[in-house]
Amino acid sequence: MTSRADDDQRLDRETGRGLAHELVERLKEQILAGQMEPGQKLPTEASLVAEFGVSRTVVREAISRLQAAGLVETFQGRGSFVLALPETEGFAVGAERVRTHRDVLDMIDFRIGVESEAAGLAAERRTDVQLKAVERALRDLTRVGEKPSGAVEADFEFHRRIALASGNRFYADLLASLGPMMIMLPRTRLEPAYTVSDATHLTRVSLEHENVYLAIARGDGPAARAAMRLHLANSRARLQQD
Amino acid sequence: MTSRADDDQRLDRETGRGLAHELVERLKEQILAGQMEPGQKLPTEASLVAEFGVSRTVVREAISRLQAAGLVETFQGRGSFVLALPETEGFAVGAERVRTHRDVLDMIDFRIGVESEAAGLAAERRTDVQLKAVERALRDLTRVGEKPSGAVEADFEFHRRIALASGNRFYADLLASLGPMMIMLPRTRLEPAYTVSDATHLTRVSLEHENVYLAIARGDGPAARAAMRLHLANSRARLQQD
DNA sequence: AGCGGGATAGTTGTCATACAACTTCTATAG
DNA sequence: CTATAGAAGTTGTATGACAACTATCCCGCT
Repeated sequence: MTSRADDDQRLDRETGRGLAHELVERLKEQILAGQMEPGQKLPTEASLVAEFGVSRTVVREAISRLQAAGLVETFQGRGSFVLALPETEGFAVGAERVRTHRDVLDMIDFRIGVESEAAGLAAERRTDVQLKAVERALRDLTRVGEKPSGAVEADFEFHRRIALASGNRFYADLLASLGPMMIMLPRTRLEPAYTVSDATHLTRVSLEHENVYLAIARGDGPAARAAMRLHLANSRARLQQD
Repeated sequence: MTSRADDDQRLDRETGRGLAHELVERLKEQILAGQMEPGQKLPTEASLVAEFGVSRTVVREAISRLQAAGLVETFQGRGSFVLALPETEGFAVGAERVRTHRDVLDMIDFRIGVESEAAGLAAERRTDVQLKAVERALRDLTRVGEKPSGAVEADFEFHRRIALASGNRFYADLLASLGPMMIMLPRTRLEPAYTVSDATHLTRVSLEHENVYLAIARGDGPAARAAMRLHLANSRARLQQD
């Protein structure tokens, strides 16, 4: 059973465009045709070598180009995984380039810098009207506990209101340009025991949000910075657990 | 003569993202910076191997990704050639209209949040190559003491290198999209006894920059955050004194 | 001199092998 | 049952070799 009928997959050199280019086309076709679900693991390089009858050099170049195209992500020692397709679900923001696992973690590190300072400024300079808006967003956020749909938007609205309360249009503009996708979860290795149904986990997050609000409400800048940093650092840890 | 002067081009493995990826960044930087005219021939693979001290495997993967990105085109037996240069994307932070006095102060508050965290991450995650780049920018910055022209660019370059050293592309992209005008001084009420010729003032600023660099060099994240925050807060105070 | 033609060197494309670095699984000792 | 060490699997990099293609130059011929 070593190989007889598998060989119809073999690539030959007659294309003129290069073997790697042809292999890219084959794999891209499979991915875009939906035959490979996002998060699913690609065959190992050795398997592709055997399947298509080319050298590992060609396979590696092909995968490298798929990475550059944002279709797969590769982890040393684990393998390559299919990413989500350029999804067009209302997230009409220029920053839909947050796809890979690393991007998600980097985005949270980015938000730590931006949002903790914004929260601090909000605590120190907010108006009462702005505080009311933050409070309202927090209420909406806690209310959507069981409904997963809309949770991302509510979460984003809470953070956006805080940026607005900073009174600094640069923080507000930046968060607006990021949009709700900044909350986005990693596409690869999703669901494993990270469902929102975990009650303990949910009350934790709620408390983190409330701590941020309370610090802003009483005008405590340092506490607001710390609370926001803690909230995002915890979020990062929750995503990184693997 | 194993080590010559060219070796400051060498890549090392500490990036966490792969040698090929790093080489892509270097080449892309050169191309997008306009240092390579469209139609111009890229160095041969052998040259790149010698110049960057990596294997041909890495060089080929890097060039392959540049092809996928549409930046170069290669012909067997002839070489790779630079194509056109499209795309200028970034964050939609309206940095073009930073004119009023308040805008300038807000911009510094914004940079406090962004850059202090970027400096902290840089201290914790920098590679030696990235540190070298920061050091070089600092040297260039201190050297332009008497020449006012180019001082803004040198200052910006120093801050930009730190953002790059954070290893987080969001910080790097944001600073790049802000551009050198983020250093910009208030249009109104400038000159009054606040010229750069003030020697005391100049050594103060130099010391602030050096403190940031030293903290990053020794890997002290909290100190780097504090040093950057201090530097920007002092800058804010220097501008606000009126 | 001018022209053709082929040798020759230079460049990219592919293959094969080996080892390093990292991850996952498994089995063994406690 | 846990924890630790070890083995096995997978990707990252280096190296050498040869094939395929291109550009150039030299040499003999007309």
